[in-house]
Amino acid sequence: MSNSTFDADGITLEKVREYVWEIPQEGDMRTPARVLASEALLEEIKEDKTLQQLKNTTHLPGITKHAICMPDGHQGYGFPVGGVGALDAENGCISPGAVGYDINCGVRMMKTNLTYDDLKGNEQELVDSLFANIPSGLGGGGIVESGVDTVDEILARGVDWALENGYAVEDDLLHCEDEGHREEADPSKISQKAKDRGKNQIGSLGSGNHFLEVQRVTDVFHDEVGSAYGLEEDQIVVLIHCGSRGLGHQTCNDYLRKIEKQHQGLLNKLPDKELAAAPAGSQLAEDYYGAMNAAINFAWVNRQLIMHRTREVFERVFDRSWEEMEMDLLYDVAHNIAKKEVHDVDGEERELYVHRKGATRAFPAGHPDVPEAYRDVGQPIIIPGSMGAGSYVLRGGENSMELTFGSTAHGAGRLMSRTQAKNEYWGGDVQDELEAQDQIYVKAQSGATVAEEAPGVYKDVDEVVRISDELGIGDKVARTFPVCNIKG
DNA sequence: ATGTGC
Repeated sequence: MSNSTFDADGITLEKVREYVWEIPQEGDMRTPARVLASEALLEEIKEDKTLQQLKNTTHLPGITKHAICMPDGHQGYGFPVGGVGALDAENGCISPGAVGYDINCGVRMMKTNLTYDDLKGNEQELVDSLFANIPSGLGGGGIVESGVDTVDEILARGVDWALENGYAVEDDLLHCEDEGHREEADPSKISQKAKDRGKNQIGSLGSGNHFLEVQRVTDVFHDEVGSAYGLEEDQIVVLIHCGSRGLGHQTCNDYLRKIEKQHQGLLNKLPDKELAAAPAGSQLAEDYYGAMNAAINFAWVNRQLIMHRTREVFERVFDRSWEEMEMDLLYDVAHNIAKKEVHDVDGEERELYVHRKGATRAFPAGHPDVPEAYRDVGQPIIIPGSMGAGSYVLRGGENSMELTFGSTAHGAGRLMSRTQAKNEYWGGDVQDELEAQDQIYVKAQSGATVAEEAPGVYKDVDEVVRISDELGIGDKVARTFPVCNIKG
């Protein structure tokens, strides 16, 4: 291996500059592909199909500049998790596999004015109460039990529905990506089957890597931005990570099947059937976009209801109103979405379907889509690490529009499969160790889930965030450490 | 991620 190339078992990456690697265009690739990573992270990324999948995505019509893999990238369905693909919205296409099965899987951070000392001694009561009151695990049971009419309203209006029904305050909408609502949602494009799956899961965490975590802020790296975000050391915050449950999963599946049937021509030209895409301008592209936006609204309501219930739990445990505890939403970011955005491409303004799959929007200071409260410092970005590592708050960096279509990483990224994790770890032992060594209280529906999510199955979130910060796509603002964690 | 295969 020379200084300027990295050999990944048959795929050679050329070093463009520090932390920027390029797979040159060849064969039917329409653009080069880029990986943003240190050599240490590349050593992990090359171990699965991520790089081949990344190359494959450059075959998608309308791919612009290059396909990009974030420092936390790993293999996914067709398109890598941690992938960003900007596809021309007029002449390109839209691909459900490049959005992900869990449409608008995402994360929000709610602040409090409590300190770690206020909470110490109450951890067990708090974790028990959160676990008892917030539905989690596979299958049904949500905070709101409803008919399909309510599902339709949620799909159409997102967090506006929650506001009108007493589950949100105006301020919650103002501190959410897209204000908790995609205008282009079309509930009529979501199948009855998807709605039936969703109707009893409104306000539920789900399983897998989804969780609710009470954390304490351990470091504030940037005074000006930390103060604009209202973050200080020892403060208690709450992180909620979940998505669109069965409704989003069913929607992704429905459209993959439709595309396979109706757009065989395009499919046959792609190197992987899992990249199935609907050509821009086709009826199916419009239908999927309407359905995906509706599922995005559903996921935002899901996180909103869980946050609402969390406020109620804190009120009972700490015997004060949530307003008194200043339990305000810092921000909510989507991890699995596509959005029509206008970007500058070689001096030309172009409308693109920006696919962010396991990637976070990271708009810099001054961008009109950054909420007014944060416009001067940049959009908040929340990057969860494992339940033993804690998380980061970043802000959209100056270089994100040029390097990544305004995106950065979304998490630590898995190191091993769920099956492998269950062979390596025993859930109960992981819980005991976290409590004894780090005073982290974990409560889960299933020990298997704890084993699958053991801290050791994740990459080093510090290293992922370091690369984002060094590249100036998302800058470090604060770090948190877990106190209580509930999961499915 | 997911009424734990597509």
